Amino acid sequence: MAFVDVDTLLQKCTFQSLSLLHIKQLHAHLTTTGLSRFCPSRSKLLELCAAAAASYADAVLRRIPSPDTNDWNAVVRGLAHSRQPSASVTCFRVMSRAPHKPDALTCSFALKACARALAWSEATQIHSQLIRYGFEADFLLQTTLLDVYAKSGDLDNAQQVFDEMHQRDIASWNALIAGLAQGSRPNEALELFKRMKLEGWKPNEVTVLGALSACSQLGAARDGEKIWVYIRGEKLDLNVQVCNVVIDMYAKCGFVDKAYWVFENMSCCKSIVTWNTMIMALAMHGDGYRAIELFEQMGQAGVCPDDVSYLAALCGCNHAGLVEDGFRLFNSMEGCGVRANVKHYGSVVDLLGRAGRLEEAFGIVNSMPMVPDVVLWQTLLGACKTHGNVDLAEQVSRKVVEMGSNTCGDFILLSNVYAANQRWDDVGRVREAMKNRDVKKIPGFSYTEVGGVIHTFVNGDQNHSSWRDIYRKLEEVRFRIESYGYVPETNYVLHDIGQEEKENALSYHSEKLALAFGLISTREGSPIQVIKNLRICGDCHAVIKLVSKIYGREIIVRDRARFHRFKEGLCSCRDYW
DNA sequence: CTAGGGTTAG
Repeated sequence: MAFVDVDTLLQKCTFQSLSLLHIKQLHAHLTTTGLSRFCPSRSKLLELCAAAAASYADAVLRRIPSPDTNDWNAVVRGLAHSRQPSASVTCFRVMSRAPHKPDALTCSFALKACARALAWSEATQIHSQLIRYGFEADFLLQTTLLDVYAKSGDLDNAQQVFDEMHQRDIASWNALIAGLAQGSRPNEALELFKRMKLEGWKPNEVTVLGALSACSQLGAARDGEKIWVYIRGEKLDLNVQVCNVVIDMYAKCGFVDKAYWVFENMSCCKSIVTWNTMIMALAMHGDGYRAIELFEQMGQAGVCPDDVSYLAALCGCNHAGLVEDGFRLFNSMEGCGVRANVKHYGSVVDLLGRAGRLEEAFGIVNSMPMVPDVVLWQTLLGACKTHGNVDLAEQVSRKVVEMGSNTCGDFILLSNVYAANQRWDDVGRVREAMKNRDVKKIPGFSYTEVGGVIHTFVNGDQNHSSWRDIYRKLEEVRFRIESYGYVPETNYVLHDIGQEEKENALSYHSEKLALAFGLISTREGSPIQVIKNLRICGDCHAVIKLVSKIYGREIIVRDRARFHRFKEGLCSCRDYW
């Protein structure tokens, strides 16, 4: 065998580039050249073994006469990257009892493993261990720790670690900003981002990823726009990931055209995520045709669609009611080497169900190769409600309850199906069941931004400082839309109360309050944006259509699933949603 | 006494 510098060669290997066979060959080679003496390759070999097969790493480690901290570290690190990251923590524990104690790096690797495994309690154990070892002042370790806490859902502890740090750098800030954004605390993420800038830090590409993700969730267009200006000034848009979140941010703030502009004018190469983000953006805005078009362009550009691309395109078909296109797309997946997952199934079931093809939808659910999840059954239940199919609704809601759903919405759907068929006894039965089961009701809320301030409303809310003006405005709206033939659609209200009370319950839905506030506090003729955490209600949809016409306003509503753009009495969803 | 640590999109 010709001379090769094994050390140099091995340093270049990644976990993915080596098979177990390769590793064994290297092992054999190293054994002949002497594994007992330390060389960088020994660590690398251990690490690669650990990443590929824990038992093999164990065997190699055993063959080393007296493994030192470096050797152990290599194994802990390798295991952290393996398919079983929890094995890394186990190894860390074994090492704690071995002659060579863990050092700061060992803790770091083991904590990374916890982050991958979302192992909160293991992380807390390592946390107390590292205090015992005296590494608590190591700020790199603190950043890792902060990140693990955030990723495993313990944002309070993440925040605390951050607060107690005596030294921070940009990565520490980034870790917490990203953590808060990904942990559904986008307000706090944005606040921290602003504080960071006040304290004189210069955001880098990682920072803006977290901050923009927060803007997307909030629909905070102004903040998002400012960050985009900063990004361009600092040329951070040379980074694809940054461009991708900008596209996503604009789309989720309602500006699909700006999203498309960024997509078209990128100064770096598009990745598959870029395409998927843009297809999803068009889908969310109900532009199914353009979503499909972009999906096809993507293929022509030589980018092979993956499961997310298909999901995005399917979603576009869903929101636009393109039943045939969606069905065709779904059926073409396999031929393109992409296996449908439960979300794809959910999507076609939704597509067929809403088009009234309930039998076909049910057939797919019953023949799909994986277990349908609750969401899928809920989708089908929604379709049953839309098309008033009582028999199927009963079957499906039984499934939903069996799967442990305890949300108000599912009961209401079934109750509505009965109500639509005047089966009041059954309506009462469902209501009894709701009382007995202590069902969870997800509180609905809506918000709108006026002059850079977010105003939030819940149903029947009287907490806003201008609530009297808001309610007065709603009276006026009511009066004016009635002359256009508006009749309240009270079957969206579940409670067994009188017609007038039902109308009142509807009248003060959070999205109507936000809309009325928008009407009284923004310039006439300017657009109004409303964001709602749940799906928009049918009555509100009808009201907002009329308002857009009578008041000459463009009203953009982002609900849980998509955008509704109301203009001149029509909605971009064409009443299909 | 080798080299090895933290933050990153759909």
